[in-house]
Amino acid sequence: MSKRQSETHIPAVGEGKRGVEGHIGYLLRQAYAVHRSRLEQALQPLGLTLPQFSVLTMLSAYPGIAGADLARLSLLTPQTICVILNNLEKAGFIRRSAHPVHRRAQCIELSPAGLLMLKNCKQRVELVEQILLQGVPAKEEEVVRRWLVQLAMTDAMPMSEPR
Amino acid sequence: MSKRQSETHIPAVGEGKRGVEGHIGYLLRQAYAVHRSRLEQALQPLGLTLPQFSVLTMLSAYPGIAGADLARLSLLTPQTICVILNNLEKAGFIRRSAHPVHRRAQCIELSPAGLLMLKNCKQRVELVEQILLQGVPAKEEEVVRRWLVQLAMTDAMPMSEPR
DNA sequence: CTTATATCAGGTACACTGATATTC
DNA sequence: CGAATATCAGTGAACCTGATATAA
Repeated sequence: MSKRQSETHIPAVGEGKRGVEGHIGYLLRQAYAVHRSRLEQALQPLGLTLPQFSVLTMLSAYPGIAGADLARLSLLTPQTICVILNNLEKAGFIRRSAHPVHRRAQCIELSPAGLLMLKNCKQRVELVEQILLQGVPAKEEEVVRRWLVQLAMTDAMPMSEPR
Repeated sequence: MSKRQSETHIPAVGEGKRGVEGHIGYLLRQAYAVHRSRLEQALQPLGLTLPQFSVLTMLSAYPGIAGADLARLSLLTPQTICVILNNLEKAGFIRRSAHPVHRRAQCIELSPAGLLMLKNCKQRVELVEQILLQGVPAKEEEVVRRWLVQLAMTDAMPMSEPR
């Protein structure tokens, strides 16, 4: 969320080098930090944290998913997901019900309140995302997209057949 | 850190759209998540967290900086920085001494052990960073760098006179 | 008196490990 | 039996707000 209480006389750091010459990892981190800060500020008035928004988004894409699968998708432990789900349930945004096939597992879904909350959040997130591509030519956007996708693909991706 | 305990039958999510067509913010988040995960895995054997590494890096760039300025640079509250500094001091990586001009403020520096730790960390971080640009043509790298810098610049940057 | 600095106290959401009961 | 699921307990680093003492 960040506080920035007043001005400082110290210039922004950059692990030695700065600007377009800086370490690419530092630039990536800096850029994402700014984006995340904007996201958190957009979500805060609605009372949702970023991990919570992330889980609600996944639940919207995979209604009825079990907690263990949610953990795998998020690359988190089942225990961590359990905590987040508990907080979301306390807030009334999700519903847990019996799993149709596995009696130990749970069927987790968005509640109507959760669906509405997610819709409101997405609206705000949409605005924040638009800032990312302001004034970027289509050709450059294409290059950036390919770079990001390649990065994300190198590590993650269980995959098999969609649907 | 992430745990990924076994395979899943569920394809990776993407807020509806996927791959190069996905939301740019989602792609940015995904890409950074992968990079951060690699960084944490590289730092973990040395016993340092990412925020701790970040603070050590800043201390290396601005030896003798005060906690309040450190907080402003990191966009964190002085209280948060205080906690991180306490942990770093307990580990013996930093040294606090009297400030030459402001008697209430503290002069925070890397200890020899902290300098060595930072050096070892940087070595590992360097390797992780190289992955980010593997197989990226110089022209595309230039586009990506400009995009990242523009993003980081739009929000941050206090600035005035160095020194 | 006002501001800046550091820190104490308390709280919360996330992250982990480990242990346990249940189900397949 | 082993493997997967959910959840209990405890721990810890990072974030916050609010209060406090000191110094400029």
